[in-house]
Amino acid sequence: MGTITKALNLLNHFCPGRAEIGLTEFRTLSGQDKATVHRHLIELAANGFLEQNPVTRGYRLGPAILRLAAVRERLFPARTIVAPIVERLASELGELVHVSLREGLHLSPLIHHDALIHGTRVYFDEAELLPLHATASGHAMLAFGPEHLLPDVLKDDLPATTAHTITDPVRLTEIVDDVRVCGFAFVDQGFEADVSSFAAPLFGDQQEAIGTIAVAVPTLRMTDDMKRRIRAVLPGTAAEVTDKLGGVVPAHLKRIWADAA
Amino acid sequence: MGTITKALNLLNHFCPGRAEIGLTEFRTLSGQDKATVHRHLIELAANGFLEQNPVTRGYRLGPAILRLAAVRERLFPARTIVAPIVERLASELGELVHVSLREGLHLSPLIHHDALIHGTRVYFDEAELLPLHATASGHAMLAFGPEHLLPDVLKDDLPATTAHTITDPVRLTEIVDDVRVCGFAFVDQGFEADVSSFAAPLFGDQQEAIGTIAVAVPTLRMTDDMKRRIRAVLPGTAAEVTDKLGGVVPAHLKRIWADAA
DNA sequence: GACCAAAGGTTCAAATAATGAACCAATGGT
DNA sequence: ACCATTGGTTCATTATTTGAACCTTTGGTC
Repeated sequence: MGTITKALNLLNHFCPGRAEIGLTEFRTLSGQDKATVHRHLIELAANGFLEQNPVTRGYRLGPAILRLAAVRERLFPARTIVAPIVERLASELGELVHVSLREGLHLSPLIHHDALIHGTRVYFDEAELLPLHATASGHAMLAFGPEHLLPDVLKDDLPATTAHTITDPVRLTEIVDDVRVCGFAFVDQGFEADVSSFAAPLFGDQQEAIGTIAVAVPTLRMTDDMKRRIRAVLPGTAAEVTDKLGGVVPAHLKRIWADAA
Repeated sequence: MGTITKALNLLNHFCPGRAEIGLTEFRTLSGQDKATVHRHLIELAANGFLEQNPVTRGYRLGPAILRLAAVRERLFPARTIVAPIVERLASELGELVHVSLREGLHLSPLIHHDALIHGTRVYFDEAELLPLHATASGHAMLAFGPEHLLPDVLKDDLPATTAHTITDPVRLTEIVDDVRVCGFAFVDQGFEADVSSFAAPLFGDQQEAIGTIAVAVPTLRMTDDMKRRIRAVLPGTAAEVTDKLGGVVPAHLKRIWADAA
């Protein structure tokens, strides 16, 4: 692992509930030597990716990240483009909808929206990377993304986050094959207990999935009727998002989606 | 310069009009060896900070940046908090208002808003780092920020971006001293031609400025009346933003601002 | 207020990872 | 078919990163 990766990984330890991280905590979280961590922190801070709280001496995510995010959004306004579609689908279904983009062997949340009409809600954290093997989005990504993804994911053991998580390589391969045929993915409590999800792939200009759109529903509310409603609208919405992002849905998948409708 | 800094600096070459950068262009922009740049690009891409367009082979800013920005905004919702205040001031004055945070020896735009009621507008680019010596925001930062800032800025030659840019170290020191007395900074066409600005400091919990709020006006519209109007509201707004960010305005500056009103 | 523990931070020889000149491959224009 | 340009790779050399040990500061306790 290169120096750059080690340093950038430090940034991934922030999450809600861990807003500020000290040197010692970073050491335990990253498993690296204190001196190494310290120099990396200093260098990240010098570049504005972190900032140090002078009182607690803890480190926080810095302003450079916001600036770069603004640049990216300006150059490639994915969030802005996708937001209204996600909101529309969320209110149409009354459930949580999220769009994620692939980031290596994970999915990185781009945006999410919850209709907030129910008392129980799916907790969704835009800070958290989604694993490919445990989520509906991940299965959709594996099915329609670059070919090397599935073998890469299977290189390591698949960690289980619930009792339902798929951890068997053979089973995962079967499921992914199935997703290729169906044109969408369904996962029941694979990542979080009591949450079931549907997901469909989003494409770039290369006919390879670059991300996914998903609906996450508390398992209790995932009735047959709800499943039907989601299946009826998800492919069309995925195609719409792909189109708005300047991508192209592969012809064979277009056919699958049309046949299902 | 460490490896991390070299790699992160690659990200700073993106700007409106340069959405995608190829290997060779990166090499010329950064002045580093092609092999070095290439490995850095690969590693940044592996971490989601860049993504490669498979058609053009060019690199774009990646999704990890958006995710981290969402995390930061959630942990420390500066943008969200500041946005309504900036919008209010912008519409009140009918001119462009921006808030920036310090990022090393520069200021990093956090948010800006333009009332858009005039035909001529100040161009403001949230992608661009603002120099401390040439902008009103920078002068406010130098005056009320950490003590080491001014000497650090004066270590290198001060580049001029307009004919009005302050490049003389002695003159800059005088101006900064002056800003300390006034409680705000005024710069006429120091960074961009035909733009004049007022700026006031924003404070963290350590009585040291962490950023600035500024009003940028086309020089033609910067009449005495406009100056009076800005001076009348800027300190109060700066105090409000500081307060909302959980900071404290130093007592002596509070007095200066009160006396001016 | 003296003591202690824990966290932050620094040093320097040893080791590892970064470097860059040269080379290869692919693309596109003439 | 040729050449020019860009993207990408190799491998010996070099310089940067590394980490055990050490120092400093902070905060709590008796």
